[in-house]
Amino acid sequence: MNDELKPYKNILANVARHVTLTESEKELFCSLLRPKKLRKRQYLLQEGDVSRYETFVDKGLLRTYYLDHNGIEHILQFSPENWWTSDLVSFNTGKPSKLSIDALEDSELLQIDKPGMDLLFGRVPKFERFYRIQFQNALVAYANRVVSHLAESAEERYLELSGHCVGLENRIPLKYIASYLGVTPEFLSRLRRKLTKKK
Amino acid sequence: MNDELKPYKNILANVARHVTLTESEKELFCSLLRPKKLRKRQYLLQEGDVSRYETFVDKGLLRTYYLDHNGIEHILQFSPENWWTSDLVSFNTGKPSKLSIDALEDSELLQIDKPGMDLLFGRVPKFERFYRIQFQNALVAYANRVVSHLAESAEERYLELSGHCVGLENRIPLKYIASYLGVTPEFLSRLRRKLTKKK
DNA sequence: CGTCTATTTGAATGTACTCAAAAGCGGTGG
DNA sequence: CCACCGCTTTTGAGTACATTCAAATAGACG
Repeated sequence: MNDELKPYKNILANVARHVTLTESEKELFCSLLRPKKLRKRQYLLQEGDVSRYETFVDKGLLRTYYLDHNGIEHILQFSPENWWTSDLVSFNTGKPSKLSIDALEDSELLQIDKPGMDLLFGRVPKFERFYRIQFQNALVAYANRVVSHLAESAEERYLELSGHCVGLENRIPLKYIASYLGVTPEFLSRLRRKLTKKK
Repeated sequence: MNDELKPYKNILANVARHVTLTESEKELFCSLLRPKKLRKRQYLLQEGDVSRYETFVDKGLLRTYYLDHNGIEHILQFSPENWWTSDLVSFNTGKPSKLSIDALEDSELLQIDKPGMDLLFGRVPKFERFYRIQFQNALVAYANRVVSHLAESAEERYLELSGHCVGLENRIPLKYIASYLGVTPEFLSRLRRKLTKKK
């Protein structure tokens, strides 16, 4: 690989999962990326702002959450390394976001803005496919979460999460996992104790 | 309006909410539609099949549901008149659907298949925008449902549903509403009694 | 080290479920 | 047109899952 592209190793591998790029396409793509660092607790996006970037997490961990009418946070998504994040709807409509995104750990990101995306789509149409797949995956992820709330108990949802994202359940503070699962921190604490006893 | 287009009044009005079509574009669009009638309890799509059409409900009522590992149905969506339905993911990937769709009432539908969509996108590019909006709306709808399960009690979810889709809560049998909300029919029955007493 | 926040533990409570049975309702056939 | 059957809805009683509030303990960070 071209030495200049080395900093983009992870994101290129991520793209390669769905589309195959030539060297010059890779270079074009990477030239449109903007690196960004985020300290723990910093916002990537605040409710009310417009989401102007699609963001790839090269290192670190972000969370996407919704603030309800009682001021309580509900986590919709965790984004560790090699995940994309943004408010897809705000990004595409240009309307203010109802979601917030912030860093749970110091993170290193790569961002592409809308003009960059449009340029990319014009020059490398197969990226449209890549983006459509991202959109689909987001839809599937949400649909699966709806089903898991309809069909499963908190215990099952927890096991699913910790099975699906191995390692993540020790890396993320309990209270955030509880928020993601839709239970209280106290209850998740008891749940964990019960599960460790079982083994 | 051209007399030939009258049977397509509803769907054209629906499209017009997002894109403006010329008369000849309308004619092209309608020529690609295939009418279909469905009797109560008939399937539009069965788990394992590939979703080959985007379907507009002209009349009637459909439901989309997921069958869990215990054989229990979990309703993800109701689609009354003037709604679109399909398994977006199966339609776009060509993979077998994990969802099923069937009719809760005798229904009249209009369908367009993938070749029709592609032809339409080629000749009338603004339809891509329309389709993208459909996709976004589906994403938002799922995201909202996740939030409603994280943030709200069954009672709040019920009030939200009956407020949002006025009339629908008397039209849909209780057990299906319970399945949509993620509660047992028994519990929803008690909930309703409690709510009518309140007034 | 002290302060602040996160986690754990306990006790009481509320929300929603299960199982069982009765009542209601719609369609079908005699 | 009525009687019956099957399915939906309601009601009751007991139980399990999950929350609230309060307090103790443990960890993180300056």
